[in-house]
Amino acid sequence: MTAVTKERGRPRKFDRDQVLRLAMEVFLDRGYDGASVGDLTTAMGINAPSLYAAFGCKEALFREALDLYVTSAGPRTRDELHKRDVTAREAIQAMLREAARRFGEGRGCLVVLGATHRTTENEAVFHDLAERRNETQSLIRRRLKQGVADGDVPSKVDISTVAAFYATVLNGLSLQARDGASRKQLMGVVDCAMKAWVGLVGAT
Amino acid sequence: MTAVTKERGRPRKFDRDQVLRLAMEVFLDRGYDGASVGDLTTAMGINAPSLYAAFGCKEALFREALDLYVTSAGPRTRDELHKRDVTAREAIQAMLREAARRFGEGRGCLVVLGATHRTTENEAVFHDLAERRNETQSLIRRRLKQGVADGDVPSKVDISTVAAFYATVLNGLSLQARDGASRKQLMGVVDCAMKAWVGLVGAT
DNA sequence: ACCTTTCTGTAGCGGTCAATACATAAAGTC
DNA sequence: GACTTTATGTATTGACCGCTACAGAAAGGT
Repeated sequence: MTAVTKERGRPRKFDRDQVLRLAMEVFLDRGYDGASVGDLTTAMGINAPSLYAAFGCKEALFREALDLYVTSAGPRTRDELHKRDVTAREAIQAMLREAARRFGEGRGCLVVLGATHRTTENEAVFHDLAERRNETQSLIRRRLKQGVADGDVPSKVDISTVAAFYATVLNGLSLQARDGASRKQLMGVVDCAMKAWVGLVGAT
Repeated sequence: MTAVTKERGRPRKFDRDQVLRLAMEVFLDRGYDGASVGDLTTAMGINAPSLYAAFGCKEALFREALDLYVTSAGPRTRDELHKRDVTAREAIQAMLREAARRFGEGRGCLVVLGATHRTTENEAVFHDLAERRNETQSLIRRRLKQGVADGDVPSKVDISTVAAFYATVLNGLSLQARDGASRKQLMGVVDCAMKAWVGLVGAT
């Protein structure tokens, strides 16, 4: 099927996907503003012109790295929240555990920590990340509503506030991870948050 | 009493405490790395040489701003945790509510968000902030132990994990605030976290 | 009056930032 | 082999970074 179109011109010396992954690691370690193009090119093992030819600019590179993170390296929060064959409680618990499991090596989430302050040069990136965080909280809210529809969440529950609570814990996990918390400790925090469920929502 | 020693040389044109407060605001808005000396001098209404004469360097200015924040502008987490005439539950609740109350205008805590990534130039500041966060969590732990001694916390409770949980919520509040959560919403999150108490520690 | 002390504004230091100009190298096309 | 196309390495660009040299201004001391 897919016709293997012959590449024209001099071929690249590096694997685009591979160096993108390396760039993602740098952004995870230092954030968008803290990662200089010099840091990136060094880690990726290429020179600046190659980076710009392949990715456009620093911001575009970050966007690609962010996409890679969300779709593969980061916690699959969306996937867990979209599962419909479980209760809302089980879905949210799975989401938090997935996050605790992924935030191992003291780095936390790229969406949460990628740009923690709005500056003149990160404007667009900051906005994009804020939107993604907002979307996550919105997804939690919707999953709770689904729970009401499914009958495993009482209809009198204050959905928005409970969603904000679990979003706060989810985001807080990134900060704990950055401060060196182990996977085991993070999992303990998640267990605490889930023990709150009965008091917040009701037994299910 | 205090002999009013006459000041020698040309007097300052600005109030040191007042411009320090303005610098603190800038650091709150942009973080340590994101706040350039240009940003600071503009906000403070002084020129760079005046800043350096009065405060030494950017890092020293940040330390003074941080001190001001911790002792006056920020949430009085330490004070609330040191209160001994209340139960551990009441102390921790008061701490979280104080934080929710202070994190109004979408800025969060300077200790939590002042430097979220270690870089070459923020090394010392980052370490200092991490130590303060660690100290806060340690204080929560100690307050829980005090609760055990006072008899309002069962001795079988996993103190460290519960402390990590409430520290996670405390830190998470800063992220929610930065993303625009209102005081009311933050207070709702705190209420959720406190509803977990019974499940985590036991009724008191 | 004159000196010393301290602060002020201007102007600029070397360094790093993100991004590029340019010449060359390596591939396919004809 | 000549030509086109694309990638490469070197070497810069102008802007901004934290910070400071310098000269003049404004106070007290004598």
